[in-house]
Amino acid sequence: MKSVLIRLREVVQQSRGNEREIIKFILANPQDVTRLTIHELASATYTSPSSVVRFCKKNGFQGYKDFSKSLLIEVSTNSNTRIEDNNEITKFDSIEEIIEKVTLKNIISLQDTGNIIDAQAVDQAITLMYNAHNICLFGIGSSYNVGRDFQQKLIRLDRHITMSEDWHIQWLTARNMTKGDLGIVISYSGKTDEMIQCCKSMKANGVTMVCLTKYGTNPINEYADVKLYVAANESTFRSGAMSSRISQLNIIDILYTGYANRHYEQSLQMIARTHIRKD
Amino acid sequence: MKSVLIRLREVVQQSRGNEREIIKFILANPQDVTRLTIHELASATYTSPSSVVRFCKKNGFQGYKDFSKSLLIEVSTNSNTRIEDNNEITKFDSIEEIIEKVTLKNIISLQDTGNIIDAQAVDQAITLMYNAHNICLFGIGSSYNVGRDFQQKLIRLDRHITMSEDWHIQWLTARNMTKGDLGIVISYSGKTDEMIQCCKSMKANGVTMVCLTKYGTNPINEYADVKLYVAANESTFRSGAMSSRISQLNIIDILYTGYANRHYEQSLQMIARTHIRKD
DNA sequence: CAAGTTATGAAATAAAGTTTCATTTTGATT
DNA sequence: AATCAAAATGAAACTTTATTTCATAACTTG
Repeated sequence: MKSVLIRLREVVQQSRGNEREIIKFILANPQDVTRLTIHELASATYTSPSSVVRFCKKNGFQGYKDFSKSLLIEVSTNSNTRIEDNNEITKFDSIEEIIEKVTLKNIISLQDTGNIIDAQAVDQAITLMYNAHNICLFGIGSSYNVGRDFQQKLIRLDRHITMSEDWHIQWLTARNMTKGDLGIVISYSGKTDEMIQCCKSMKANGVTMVCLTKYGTNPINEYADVKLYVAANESTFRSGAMSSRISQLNIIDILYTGYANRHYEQSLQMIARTHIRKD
Repeated sequence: MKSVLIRLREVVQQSRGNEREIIKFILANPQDVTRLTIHELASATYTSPSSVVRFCKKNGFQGYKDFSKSLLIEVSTNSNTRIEDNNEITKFDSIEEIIEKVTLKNIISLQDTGNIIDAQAVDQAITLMYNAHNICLFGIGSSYNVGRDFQQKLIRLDRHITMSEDWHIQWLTARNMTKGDLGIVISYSGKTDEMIQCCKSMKANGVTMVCLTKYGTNPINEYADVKLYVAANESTFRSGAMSSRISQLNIIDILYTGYANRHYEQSLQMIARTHIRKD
């Protein structure tokens, strides 16, 4: 069946009397009409329920209910086809808009990250993790939180990796690492001074490195043997929210899953044993 | 709150008796249900109109009419007809497939969470944060990481909130809180014993509480004055990855953004002053 | 200006949705 | 097992909404 509103727009010309008034009212306020009862619509158009029913039947609906439903479907599907563009949060945004915009931003960030991940790099990173003697994580600020998440996940697989909250201890760790160890450096910008220092120390010791930074060349990924990327998503200056850490966590999920999958049966057992969620 | 079916998909687990039968029927035949009267739905589910109305009201609708309309809108906009993600990770998955599946799972989790967020609850939570004397965060495991992220964000706005890594200190904090303070409890399951203890202590002291748990009724959100939810997304047993924390972070972003937006100009200044990203 | 035709709304009726309340079921406690 | 309180349930009353009926008003046309 053709669109309700288009049909009405066509017949409004040749309609007469109060049927015409009803149609005109519906065309002018389609959204509102979906909320009216037949009596309300009747009085809104200065007509009667009978006239409204007659109008419905004359125009191919079974009755008012049927008409009302069709209109609701149409109105709701049309309003849904609005294009998302203006993304940045402004001072005029309502909570509803903030929810919508923030969530969308995070989703886009995940999609973008999913699109730039290099499967081969992930594979290499996992292999390095398997073969490493010790694995040490490096990161400060929100990247520390991401590293911590990774650490907690790997404990479930009985793979203990080192990460300290105190950057000086991280640096100390880096200086004590040796060939056969693996350093995983997390830094969104890829140019955090503290992390660069850690990289230098590891390099000096011949330590293999994996880094997780934003896409593009940066000081930190120059040092890395395997480079992992999240989509660049700055711009969030105003909102202050940072989609980057969500994308970083997505990569952590991927690394973890890939790692566990290498020894599937064994991992399943381990996970089962530690599957006491308390958080 | 938006999506009807997603909400139902989540509450079906903890629903009992004939409410459960009703929900199951709706989930199985959403399209058909839009055409049924309350009496028809009642007999289709071997229940009564009263039970159907009760189900509607219990789940946030004004009544059957309201429910029926919401369902119709949803079914007609097809927003729910995305491909069901029964693509659990298997031992045969390649890295490419893992990347795809994990990312998709996280995106879906964000979408679902976006659909169930109650803007009013977010608004209330922000108001409570503004008016609170001290704000204390509670969470362990991966929820601790989320809390920490929140804490770090708020420091940018010069709003210092308390959170300890050690649960005993968290509990001590809870017991020392007083009326005028705000407790924010993060627990995906909503039934972490440690967090329940903290809630009890806060309750005893007349402390206002906001909780962030998975959707549905649980011990922790019984205590809370404002309840925030992330989409339930268990099942990840095999992959071990937990989309929940990503959705939790999404809500943190929303809270933070909403909070900052209340005093837009002032927040902008603050953010500018602390916008030295080192991570 | 009548006779027929059409349009209209008040009121009756029917249908759908909601509430009330007595009864049953469930679950905890003794 | 017996008891009781609380929760769940459905029959039926009630309310609201939609539809039909029908008397009347308002046109049309010869």
